[in-house]
Amino acid sequence: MARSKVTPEQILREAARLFATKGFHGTSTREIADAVGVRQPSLFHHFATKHDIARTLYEYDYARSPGLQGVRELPDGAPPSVEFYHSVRREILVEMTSAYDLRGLYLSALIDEPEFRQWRMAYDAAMARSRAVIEKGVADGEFVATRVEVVIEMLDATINQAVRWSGDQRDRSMPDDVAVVALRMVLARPSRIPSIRRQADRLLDAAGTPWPEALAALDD
Amino acid sequence: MARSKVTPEQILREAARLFATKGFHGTSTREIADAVGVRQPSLFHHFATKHDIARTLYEYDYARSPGLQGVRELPDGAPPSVEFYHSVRREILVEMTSAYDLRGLYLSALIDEPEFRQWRMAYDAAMARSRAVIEKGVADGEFVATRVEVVIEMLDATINQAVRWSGDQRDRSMPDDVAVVALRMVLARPSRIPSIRRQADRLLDAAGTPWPEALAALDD
DNA sequence: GGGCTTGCCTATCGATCGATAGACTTCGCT
DNA sequence: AGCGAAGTCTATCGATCGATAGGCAAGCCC
Repeated sequence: MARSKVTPEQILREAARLFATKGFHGTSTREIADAVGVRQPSLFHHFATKHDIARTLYEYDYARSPGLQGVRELPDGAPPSVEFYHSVRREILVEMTSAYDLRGLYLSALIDEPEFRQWRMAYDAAMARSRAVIEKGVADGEFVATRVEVVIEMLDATINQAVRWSGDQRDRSMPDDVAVVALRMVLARPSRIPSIRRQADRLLDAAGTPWPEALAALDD
Repeated sequence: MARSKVTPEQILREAARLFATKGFHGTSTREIADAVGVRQPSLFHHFATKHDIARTLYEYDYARSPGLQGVRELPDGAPPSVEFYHSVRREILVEMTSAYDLRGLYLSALIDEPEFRQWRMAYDAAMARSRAVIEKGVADGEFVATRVEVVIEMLDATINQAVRWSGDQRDRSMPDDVAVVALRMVLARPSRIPSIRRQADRLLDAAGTPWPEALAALDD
């Protein structure tokens, strides 16, 4: 009987997929093993514990996400509308180009475990930064007075589900389209959206990181 | 040693709370029992199985939700904008007035189990009705051409998280405020929002179900 | 070919799980 | 007070879980 072979990459992919649909606690290591085609104890040659699989996925997401790291891609003086618009499209792009379906990672059943405290904090900090941008927009008059917690909740959900829009044919306009929907929630004058987008693009060009080049990742 | 006593109501409340934070599969029956102050086997005198607890919660939600039942509260001729606005605020109100924290129910790990197929279908049908309203709004020109699946995703998330806004002081303006945020995503002319709201209110008055009376449930 | 390393397998472990059995307690009714 | 019902308790069950142990196979290098 020929022995199966498995790579850590395959385990991560299948585990993430199962975590996304059945939750971490609803997914057994036997199910993961079956999905990759080996026997359950084999997983423990590649990952010390089941939680280690999740931790590796968190690390992966963090490493790719400017939002989670708190890295700004636009200069300090960018208006809240431009900042908000770009941060949404950026995070949508990150999740659409993820090698793994990470929808299971940001459910409270998992991320609230003590072991994952640092990822919880990073996530909360990212949401707080978004909140601050919206609040500045409201204060500046670019955005309408609004229920910021509702907007944040909607953002949270959308980014976490973005992987669903990464089919075989990845639509290059999706990140920007989602950012438009998000911006419409708060923007006092929706007619400004095209110019906000152009401004975001120009600032990225000036920073040497043109947006169309970032979008090229969707072709991979 | 005095014996503890427990009601099914208490079990449902604590179970729902635990399901919301730890997930159904991440919550043991021992945890539920501890939370209500009895020993684990006692739960099985009130509910035949752990899944029965979840089923009871689904039934409760369904019974209270016009959206899930597909019950229209506005007449057929109501414009998509009015229909959309009202359905959002209605479902927010339902979840804000829920006796249980139902956030754990609509996670795929649970609702996708074969046993809960009918609730999955009811939920999907409700989302499809929302989609149809948005699509009609786009076709009529009331709404901008938009990524409908993104709007639906955001709606989904918001309604499911609405229980978080039911603190000790329930804000009677919250359902309408959330509906405004949702409507802004799609409405071609946001300046029409006040009149859309008035129209929704008038139609409900004419139907004998004034909105302020529905909102009174928040005072309970 | 032989030796070593890696990792896949079967077997097993201790722990936890949802649920059952039956003794016992409490409450309500007569 | 006595009886019956309801439901809480302790004890236990069979099943499943994440993880460990050690044999074995395959691949690589000399």
